[in-house]
Amino acid sequence: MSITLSSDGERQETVTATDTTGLDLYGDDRSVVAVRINGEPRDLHLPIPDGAEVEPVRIDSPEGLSILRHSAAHVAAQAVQARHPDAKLGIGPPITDGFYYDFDVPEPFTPDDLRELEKGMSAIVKERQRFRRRPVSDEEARAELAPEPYKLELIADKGAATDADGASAEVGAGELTIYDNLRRDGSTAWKDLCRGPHVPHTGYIPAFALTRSSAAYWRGNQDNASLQRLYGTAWPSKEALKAYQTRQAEAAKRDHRKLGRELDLFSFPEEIGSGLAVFHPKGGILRKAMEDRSRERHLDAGYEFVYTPHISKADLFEISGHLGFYAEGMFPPMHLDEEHHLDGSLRRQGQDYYLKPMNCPMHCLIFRSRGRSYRELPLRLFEFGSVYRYEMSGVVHGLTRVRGMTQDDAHIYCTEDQMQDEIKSLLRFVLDLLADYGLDDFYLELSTRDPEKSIGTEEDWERATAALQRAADDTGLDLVMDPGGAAFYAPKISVQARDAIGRTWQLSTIQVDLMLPERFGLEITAPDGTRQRPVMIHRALFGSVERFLGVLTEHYAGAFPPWLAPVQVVAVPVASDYDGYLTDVAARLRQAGVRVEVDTSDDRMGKKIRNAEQQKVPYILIAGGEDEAAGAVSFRYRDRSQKNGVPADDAIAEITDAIARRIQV
RNA sequence: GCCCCUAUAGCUCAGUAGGCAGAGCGUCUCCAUGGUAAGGAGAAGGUCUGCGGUUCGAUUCCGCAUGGGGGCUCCA
Repeated sequence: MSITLSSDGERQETVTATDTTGLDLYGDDRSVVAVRINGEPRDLHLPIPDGAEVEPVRIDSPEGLSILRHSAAHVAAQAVQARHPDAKLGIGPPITDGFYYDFDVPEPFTPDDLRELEKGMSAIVKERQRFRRRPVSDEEARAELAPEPYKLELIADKGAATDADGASAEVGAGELTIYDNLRRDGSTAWKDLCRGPHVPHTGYIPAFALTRSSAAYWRGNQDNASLQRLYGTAWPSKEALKAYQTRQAEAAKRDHRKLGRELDLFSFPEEIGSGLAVFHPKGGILRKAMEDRSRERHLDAGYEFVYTPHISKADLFEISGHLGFYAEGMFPPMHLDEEHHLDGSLRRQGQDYYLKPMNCPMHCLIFRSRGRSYRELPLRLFEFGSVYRYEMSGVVHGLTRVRGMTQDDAHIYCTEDQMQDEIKSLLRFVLDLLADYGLDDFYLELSTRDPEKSIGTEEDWERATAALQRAADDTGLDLVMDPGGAAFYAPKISVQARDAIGRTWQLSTIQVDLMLPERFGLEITAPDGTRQRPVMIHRALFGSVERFLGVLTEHYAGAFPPWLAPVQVVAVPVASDYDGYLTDVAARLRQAGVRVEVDTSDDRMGKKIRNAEQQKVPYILIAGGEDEAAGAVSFRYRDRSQKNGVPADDAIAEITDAIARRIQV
């Protein structure tokens, strides 16, 4: 028998033996949790067939981590059933950084339960129970899993299991397998329907924690039973777990909802309503800086600026199709102008008005307000448009998911010939604009038609989708497909940007729309005098100003670069004798367009510095007697480094330069 | 929308086994004039989210509403 070993894709050697298993090859190495046999991930305890190519799966590889976490999910489920024998098993797949397992239990898990379950898991880990794979027929599986109704359902329609509903971790396309957890004496401690593979034994799970619990619908469908989902995390070492927990804590410190309050940027007054933000002066100036910059760039890129109202009669959204396809996402109508006779009978029929959920229909009306020539194309209409969407109450979240938002929205009307170039330059424009904010790590997502929820012909959708696909390919960025994810009227490319701590956010969107021009009967006069239908490109680069600001707050952890910082400079006098001198310096900074404050409060200077640092102000200027005598100031930067005796002119130049160049400091 | 959790001063949080509440920070006033992350003293500030119910009595127990949190589903 001969086996070819490839170690991490490099060194290759051949082993000759009989009945060799992965454990024989890698059993001494705890960092190997499974093997790939001819490319297929398999358990270490399985015999390796003759002639196979074998590759170790290391615990710190993405695949190894998934196996570790999937195994941890089994341990969690075993602990749950030990504590709650009547808990019925749902599914338990690995996810980013961890795993979950769903259970049908009469009572939701409490924080105390989580602690107790962690203890139960530790005991199971200590027992070093072996994960043993056992192929079974459908009949055998049904018999063994008779007490598990959800598993029976998975067996019944195993062909339909998809990654989307998480069920593919339990049942594969081929034969069914059960994984037994075996104790030292060979007795079965627990078992689960599972596709595998798993780590050799529970001792391979050195570091884990249960993090939270929540409700989840069986197979993600609202019509199904509501299960209790237990979330956990698992890592190759205690250190890695600790590092993860530290990262989580760091992410929590960046939470824009917390920073928004601490830095006095915005709030959500209860009296106004859920998901409706007000921007305070500090958030307002930050937002203005973003908007000013955006207007500048749009002007340069050939956009024209328009303004449209926030509400409209129902007719408009009947024409656009929003009331047909998007009505539940809209605020309910205001019924106006209805009048009755004294006897209650109708004298005058009323009108329904809606808050607009999108700006496009209004822009189409601007286009249609007079005859348009091909010479005007591409016509680019831009607006910071306020839109209102009736998001479900459970999804509203800080600034990243709101009910009232401002889109940096534009609609480009062009011919089909111009469309390709227009999308291409648009993508360049987007990436360039996001670079102003230190966002330069992207991938693209292409959302295609959902035939159930869309208007227009298949042929039109294909053309529009192909145009987006070509433009996306030209950027050389990674492109991920999102089948069926498009809005009802057009396919979409979205730009997914990675922030400073590696999370991705959907920001910009570009949609190629052949439907709305049709619905609104948009026309241009072509060179030959005929009437032609233009193409419409919808695009928002920030996405929504609110969400973008929320994302930026977390991206910068509140330490905005000088050009965005609400207060760019705080001047701190060593004693109140120097208030006057610093007030003069500040006046010169203000003259140069810098947002500066002089701290003349009763606090001592140490406290003033502390306050300015907590507000994450980019520059602190300090001055006392020596500085005043020399016409100088002392710089203190956000990293607490200092530069003393800087001539005031130089200081002003340094600050204005950093602002003008939009650099982070 | 669904499940669970939650709501005490501007913020972060104590507290009352049901007898009308407290700290730190912040705010205000005064003192202090201090060279790099909290100087000192005093004061103000709460219908304990709202509305019902139980009770002699509710901030506390129960219900509903509203806001918030974690998820599910959905999305910019």
